Amino acid sequence: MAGGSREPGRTVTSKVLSILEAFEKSRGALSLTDIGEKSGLPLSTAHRLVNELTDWGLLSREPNGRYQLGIRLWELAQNTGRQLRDAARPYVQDLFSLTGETAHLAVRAGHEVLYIDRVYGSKRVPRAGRVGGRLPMHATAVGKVLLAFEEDWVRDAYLNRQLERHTAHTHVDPRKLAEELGQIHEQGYATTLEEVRLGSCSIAVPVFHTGRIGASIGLVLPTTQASTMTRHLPVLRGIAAQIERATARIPLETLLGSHVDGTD
Amino acid sequence: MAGGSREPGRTVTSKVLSILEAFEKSRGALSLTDIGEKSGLPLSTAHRLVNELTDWGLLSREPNGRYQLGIRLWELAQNTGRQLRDAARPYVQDLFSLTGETAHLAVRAGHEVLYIDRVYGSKRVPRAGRVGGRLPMHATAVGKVLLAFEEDWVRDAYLNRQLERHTAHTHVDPRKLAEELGQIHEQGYATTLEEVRLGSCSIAVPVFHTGRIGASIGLVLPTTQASTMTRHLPVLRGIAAQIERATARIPLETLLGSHVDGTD
DNA sequence: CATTGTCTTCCACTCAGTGGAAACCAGTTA
DNA sequence: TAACTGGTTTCCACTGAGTGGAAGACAATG
Repeated sequence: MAGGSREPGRTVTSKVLSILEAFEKSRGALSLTDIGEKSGLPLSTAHRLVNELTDWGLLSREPNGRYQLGIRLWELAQNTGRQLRDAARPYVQDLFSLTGETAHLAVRAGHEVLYIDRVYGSKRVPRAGRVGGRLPMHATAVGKVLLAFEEDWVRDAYLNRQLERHTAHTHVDPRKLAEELGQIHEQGYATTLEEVRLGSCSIAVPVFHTGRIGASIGLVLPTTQASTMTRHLPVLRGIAAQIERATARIPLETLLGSHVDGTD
Repeated sequence: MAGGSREPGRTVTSKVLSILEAFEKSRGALSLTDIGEKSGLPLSTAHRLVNELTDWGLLSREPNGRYQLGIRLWELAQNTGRQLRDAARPYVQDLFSLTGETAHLAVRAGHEVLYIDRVYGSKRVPRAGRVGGRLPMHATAVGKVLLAFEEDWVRDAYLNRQLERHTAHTHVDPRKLAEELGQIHEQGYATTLEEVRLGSCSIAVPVFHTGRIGASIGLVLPTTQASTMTRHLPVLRGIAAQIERATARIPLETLLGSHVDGTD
């Protein structure tokens, strides 16, 4: 080894992945050196791999020499979870059309909410989780729904963790949160009020699949509408029912792969 | 070679990619053996790589043992071409809202049209290119637009190739097509009539960026509306202008990476 | 024309990756 | 119950793909 930071046991695959992951750590294009740093790879190694990835189209190189994730990667990934996205998309779309508010489709991924789809127009854009993005479950309406209707052990495991605070309004007391989740379970919907970002609130309902909670749809609105939020409930429930019907024939595991990974 | 199918010179990266690509060749989940076949890898090699990919979440395993592309892959890919997609999405959305018809955003990828985004409701769904999917340029309205406003050498190279026929109405005569493209260039929009699939027609306009053609937006309608298609032109042009404005400040190459690869 | 920060190429070493073969598992049939 | 079948998993000795330090090639910058 002799000063050699050879770090054995590292597979090529892991190196390739760490290169792709480097692009999550910062917005925009990266120089080779950036990639080397963020991925923890020696420059020459990074260079070789990056070149190969570029050949395959997984990365693309800009005229200025910097690298970007390539369109090929995006294409490959479009085959992921198509079932749920394709089946639900038109209904999420309808949800937006009917309410005029930013509409979301989300599932649980481990301890976080993963946004699968989102529909919004050019007018009303309260900041909200972006597609492919993750947010903590306890601060979002979709997250609370996903948690409230999840099996006990999942919910308990979640409450046992440190609950991150986003704004002054985020509910981080495990006891109170547990109580709130119980209530959500009963009333069949969840709301938040400036718990992840000031100025916006949200409301969400569950989407079931074969009896279990499968996904959640929700709306994000400016805080000014918080008091009248519940008027959207009938639409939300109607759309949820339609999505349930549309996905009923698709086996659960086919919908998204087993995104619902263990408790850690 | 002597029976040894060791096939040297094959990099690990290429093997990993060929595994991911295996999922493009067929819908749905694959067994290990399937993957081995489609990727041309020996079973044991496939097994090891697939396992590692699964650990990383790029693949996921269903209870029945079959494999699927994992949600992690999709997440990674969401960072691709975000600029264009995020910037344009609300306007494509508006396009749908204003017309009530299936709306598309597409770019050129080599010799094909690549669909970047698509907005449609649950009612009117004439079959149309899916997001992440590709179609030949000469059979779609967005494709014709992208071709008509592209630089000469790109257009010429395209016309020199064998033009695939999809329906009886597909225009496959290079001469006539060249003429049609000229006309499209003049009038500023393109249409198709059952050229890719019976029962649907389409209309599209260009979206420019720094003077060059960058993308195209279009609508797909049932053939019954073919005669009145052009009434959507004002809206299409208006939306195109808005997208141009919204993306103007973003450097071209940042928009999608250099998806516009060479002529082969 | 030094200086600094990148990117690219080289190359001898070696361990991660390899893949044939054999064991292991259901189901299914005789 | 045993033999068969189609797929999955484990083993392990061999070796060349992958490695990364170092040196060379480029820009920009002062």
